[in-house]
Amino acid sequence: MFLALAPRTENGRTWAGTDGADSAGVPVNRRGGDGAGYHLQELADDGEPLGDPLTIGDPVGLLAFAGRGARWLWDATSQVYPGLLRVGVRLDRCHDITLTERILRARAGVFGEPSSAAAVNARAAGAPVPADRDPATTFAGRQSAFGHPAQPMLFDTVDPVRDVVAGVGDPLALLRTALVDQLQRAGDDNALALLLAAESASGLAAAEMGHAGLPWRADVHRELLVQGLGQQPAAGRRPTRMAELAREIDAAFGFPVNPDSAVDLRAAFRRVGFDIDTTRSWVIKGLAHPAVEPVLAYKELARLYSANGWNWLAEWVRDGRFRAEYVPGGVVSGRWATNGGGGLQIPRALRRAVVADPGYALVVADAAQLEPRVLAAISNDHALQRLSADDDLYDALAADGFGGDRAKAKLAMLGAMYGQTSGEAGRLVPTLRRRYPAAMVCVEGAARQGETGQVVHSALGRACPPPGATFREALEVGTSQDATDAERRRADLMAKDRGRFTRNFVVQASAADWAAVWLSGLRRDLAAVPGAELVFFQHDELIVHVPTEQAGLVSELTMAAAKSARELVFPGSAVTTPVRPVVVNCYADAK
DNA sequence: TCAAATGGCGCC
DNA sequence: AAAGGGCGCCATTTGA
Repeated sequence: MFLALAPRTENGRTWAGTDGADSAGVPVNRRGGDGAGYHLQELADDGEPLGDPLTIGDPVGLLAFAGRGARWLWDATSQVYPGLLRVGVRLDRCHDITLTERILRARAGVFGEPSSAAAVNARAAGAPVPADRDPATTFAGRQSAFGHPAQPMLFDTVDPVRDVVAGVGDPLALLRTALVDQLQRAGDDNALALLLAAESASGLAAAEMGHAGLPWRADVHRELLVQGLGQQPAAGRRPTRMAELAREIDAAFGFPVNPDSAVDLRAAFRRVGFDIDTTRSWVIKGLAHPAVEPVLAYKELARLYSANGWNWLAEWVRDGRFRAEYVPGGVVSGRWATNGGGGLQIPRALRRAVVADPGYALVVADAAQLEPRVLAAISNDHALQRLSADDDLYDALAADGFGGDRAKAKLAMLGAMYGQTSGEAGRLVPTLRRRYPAAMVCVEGAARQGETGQVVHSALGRACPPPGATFREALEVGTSQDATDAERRRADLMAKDRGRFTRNFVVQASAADWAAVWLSGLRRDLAAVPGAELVFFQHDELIVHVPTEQAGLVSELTMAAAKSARELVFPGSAVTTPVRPVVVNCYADAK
């Protein structure tokens, strides 16, 4: 059974009234939700209405409908659910039309187009497709530096055609027909059904994690900043330690250099005899010059200062929590992205600041070496699957064919998955091919498909984007009889480039499949653990904030969910995808 | 003068 | 030691 849920709308807008007004002075609330009121209707599994539509004024009233194994149906979790969470309404399951549509459209070769219920209906009717209201797709980017986040684009005029197409006045019908359309297109593909269920569940988890926030000790963070950078500078000034290093750099070169400018820095090194064409740290590290040390130190501090300095703290940490806006499926491979705050790039150095509340612990669980294990599964490489029984797959790999050299084994495996052909990794390819032929056929086959302009899919059927017009044209020109050498080279480069992408896609996207199923399963199980909250998820790692006495139980649940994910995503495979949870007070102590 | 591109680097 | 996949974000540079 489905419970179709639509925020009440006015003039085609999500009605809310409390979050401000758009340029026309009409109240808007891009989250939908609180205070708004909802239309609600029960639907059978095939989308047939089971009763008359209802109107619910108080969202808490929705709870009366929950808990019957029903699945909520709505346009976009990111629009509806945060408002519900703010008034204390948590729901178990949903079907998110927008997230589902993205996956289905991708499988049809279409990316980046509107995916709302309105869009689904408009397409089915051959009518103009309205823009998404979902910020995730209309979001045009953020203002730089220390400004406020850019606002998503909002409708600022009433468009009668769009509003009719959008079914304003009968939003439930819109959801119902979109659902029926999607169910029909999804067919009876079990893997796809699992992917779609996990994607919608990820939407719920993402909203909940955004709501909960990651415990963040601003005082600890500030201490770390002062320790590394010195005192917080006045606006427009460098922190003490960075200013000192800048002076050291000038002195080492013997002339003034702006280390914030790559152009300036490269020119400086050239002037003192080093013909570099990039100022990347690893290049500079190899130079013998007194400026090297202060430059490297400066770069590191500058990164900390600009990415996670005092400004970041002021903008993103409130009430002891860091709240990122998570975007499930925000990456083509199905990985999550975040809007703002760099939520998936928290530097290791700052993990000291992630501390459980008093009486609570953090259960930090990560899937060890997920990607090579996933490769073993999708390629059905029995030799590699056997190695996956080892807790440390790279150790096993090293013992199996790399003379016990773990670093070498890891390099070879990563090179195989990323398409590295040169250097040490390239030289190790023959060893891999000899010992793990099926795995290598898998990644090399995926690469070849990419090179020839085809698409590839994840284990559960997430599709990679088809090549763009530039690629197709370059390939056509470069492979024609009368192509110039330059045209041939260009075509070859673009093909190789896309080959590396598709090669990696099959592994990364299948790992994302696994992780989404893992996360969804754990989220479901955590509902039975009082006080346990998912607070962080980063590709193959998650954190649960939990009352200390429940930490052991939650650890078990993370492992059980991993086992279940392995069985669901790679049924019948001998691969193992172990998770090793650690109970800590502070994130920095997890590794 | 402003927006887009680039260089660089953090995370996986 | 060398530089291969996916991102987001910042400051600087470029170019319209």
